[in-house]
Amino acid sequence: MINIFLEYLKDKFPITEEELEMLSQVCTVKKLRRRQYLLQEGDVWQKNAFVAKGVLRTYRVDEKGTEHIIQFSIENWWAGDRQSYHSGLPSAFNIEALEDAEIVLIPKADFDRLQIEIPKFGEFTRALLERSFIASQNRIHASISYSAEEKYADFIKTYPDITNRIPQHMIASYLGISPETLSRIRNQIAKK
Amino acid sequence: MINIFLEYLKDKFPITEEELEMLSQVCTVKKLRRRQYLLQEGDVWQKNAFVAKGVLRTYRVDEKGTEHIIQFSIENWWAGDRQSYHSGLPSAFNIEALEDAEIVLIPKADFDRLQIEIPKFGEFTRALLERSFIASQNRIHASISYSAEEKYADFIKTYPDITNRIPQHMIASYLGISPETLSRIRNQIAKK
DNA sequence: CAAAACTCTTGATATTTATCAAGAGTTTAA
DNA sequence: TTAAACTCTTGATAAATATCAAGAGTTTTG
Repeated sequence: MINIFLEYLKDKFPITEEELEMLSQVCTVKKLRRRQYLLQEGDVWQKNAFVAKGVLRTYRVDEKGTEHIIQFSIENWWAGDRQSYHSGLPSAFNIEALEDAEIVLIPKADFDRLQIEIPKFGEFTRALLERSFIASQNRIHASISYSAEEKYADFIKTYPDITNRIPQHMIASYLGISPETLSRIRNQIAKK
Repeated sequence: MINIFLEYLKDKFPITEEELEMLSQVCTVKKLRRRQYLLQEGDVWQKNAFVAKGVLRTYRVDEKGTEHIIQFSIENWWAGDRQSYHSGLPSAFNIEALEDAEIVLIPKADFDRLQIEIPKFGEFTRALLERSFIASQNRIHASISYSAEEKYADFIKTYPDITNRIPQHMIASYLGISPETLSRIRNQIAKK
């Protein structure tokens, strides 16, 4: 599984064999069965997690007990809680495997150090962060601008690879609409 | 105005006089009258903008002509369009002054170079990006989880300094609710 | 300073979306 | 392999929110 991660890195930016070795030495692999948790609310998140296989969801539970999905993560994506990572405070999130998954983990201390020791790696993670931010800005735009139907259309267009791997009611949760409403929207679309 | 920016930097991370000089040499100041634009849809954004004075709003216009406010920026905040900045493509955003404003501008080429030449500056802008991302995650959470009333309560709690400086209907636009609904929400809150 | 533009409110009504409830089909797991 | 859990759909109804329209203050600007 670590090889998948190393291939990913090689594909993303120029990196020497020696640097790959430095990175692989700090990696560990965590296997998750469906419905197992990578992070649970209240725990502090102090690592970086690369999804080599499987699907994860990151969600919060509100006072009424309703779950709200903040993010899905599939192969070649990252997962985690940046807020807890940087603040050292307990996380408000849960990260759960929706399929059996294999995750490459790098402890915070090693990750932060290697970003300096391997400048290209530091640049890469920064570019990743830039893109994550842009994606979240786009999601905000969709969220304040679109109707429920438009939000769903935008989702399946933006994340076609995720759409078919997760239950429909979780897409509804991600979009902030009720599962019944999403079901009816799909019904309407099908009729056209 | 450049001094305000330099004071801001000194306050945020350790920086030498020489480094401050390097930065100040690439800064220019742009004065904006109320309702003037810093960026207009279709233009390419290739700079960094620090708000020394005033309030800006960043918004998009949808097909129906409705404006949706993506962000407000007040003193000591940054404004811009990261998507256009990194892609070199025309921006979909407009950035407009809501009060007379003074903006410190740094061209992309200089900014990117100085991040490397002044490592602490690079670290600082990265931390800034991390915090922006976390803030946008929180906004997404509010957007998919809260009722209109809760969104408004969250906004005035999170951004008390902005609340009183901008028209109410623009807060509604930022939250993705209609101005009439916000007016009624405030009316209800006042009755309690 | 007077007209125009902007801002907020309020009422009436329409539309969108949520909630509650039940049932059918699937998948999961003891 | 069968009961339990999960998933999706559909109907009835309720609640939240948007839209349209008008009017009263306020601010801006020529």
